[in-house]
Amino acid sequence: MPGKRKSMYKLEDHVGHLLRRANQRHTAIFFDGLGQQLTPMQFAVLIKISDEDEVSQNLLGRLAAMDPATVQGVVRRLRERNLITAHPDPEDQRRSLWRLSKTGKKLIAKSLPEAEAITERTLQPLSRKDRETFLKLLRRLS
Amino acid sequence: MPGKRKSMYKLEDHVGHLLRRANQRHTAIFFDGLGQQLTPMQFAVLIKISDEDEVSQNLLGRLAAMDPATVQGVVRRLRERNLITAHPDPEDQRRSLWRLSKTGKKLIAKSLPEAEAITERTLQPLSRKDRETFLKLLRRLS
DNA sequence: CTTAATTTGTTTGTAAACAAACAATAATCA
DNA sequence: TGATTATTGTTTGTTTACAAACAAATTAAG
Repeated sequence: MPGKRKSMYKLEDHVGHLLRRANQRHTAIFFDGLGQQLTPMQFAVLIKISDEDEVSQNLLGRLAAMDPATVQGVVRRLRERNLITAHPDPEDQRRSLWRLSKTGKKLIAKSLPEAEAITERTLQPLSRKDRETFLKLLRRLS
Repeated sequence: MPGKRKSMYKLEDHVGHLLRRANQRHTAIFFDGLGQQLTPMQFAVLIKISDEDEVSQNLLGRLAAMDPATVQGVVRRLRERNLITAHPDPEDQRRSLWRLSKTGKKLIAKSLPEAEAITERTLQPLSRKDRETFLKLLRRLS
């Protein structure tokens, strides 16, 4: 069987392609578990606001590793659903501070167990020991 | 210093977040190296067409792990730049087959060394041995 | 104090990513 | 053959992602 390959570049051996596919798989697992309630980024944003109690848009972006322009959209949709509330910063008129609403707090609390399960399912193909190794290496690339 | 953490869910310890950030980093490296010429997906599509010589939209999606609706846009933009050409399939009137144009072939050939370098730079934080381990484990999650 | 630089956020535009509903053609099977 | 099912591709809509150009407020430097 003659190989039909034209170039020596094998897409499926390259880390970019593999990262993308692993991401795809995780996202699919996430949507399967929490897709009716939240997207991965919406969940991340709510978690981070919950941790900090009150955050500016800018800080939120740094905490969740999102571009300011991306935060815009995510936060707008959460606000439209009354999951977060906005409060002007008295000390800096440029800023608006964000907090979880009561509904937002409830939703996060309710979602946490499933979020843990999603991580578990994502890592399921790996043994306990391999998971540790993988996460340690992955952290170095991020 | 009292911890302010409200939930036990640490975003930065979860595989989803780490995968997303590793992906962000790789994408940034890619844009730095080839951003003037191609996006990561455009590159992947051109590589796959190059491997197969001629592909339908559907096959292309499977080969590059893309949704049919996503292929649409990527292929349209490549076609607008005359990097690929379309040919109706005589045996199946639904299908349109795609090939690299001369310009497309040249662009891919010219980009290959840089694409290898991008992978190298992405994996740079890991030792040779860790790279092997990491890719092996990553492959299992994708 | 006042100009310059920085920080914070907005808006617009382009590119993916995928769900869902749809149309057209091809293949199967009753 | 004729009806059913499957395959292939399109279109629309929502969400994320980021660059770039911009405006407004704050901070630093002279």
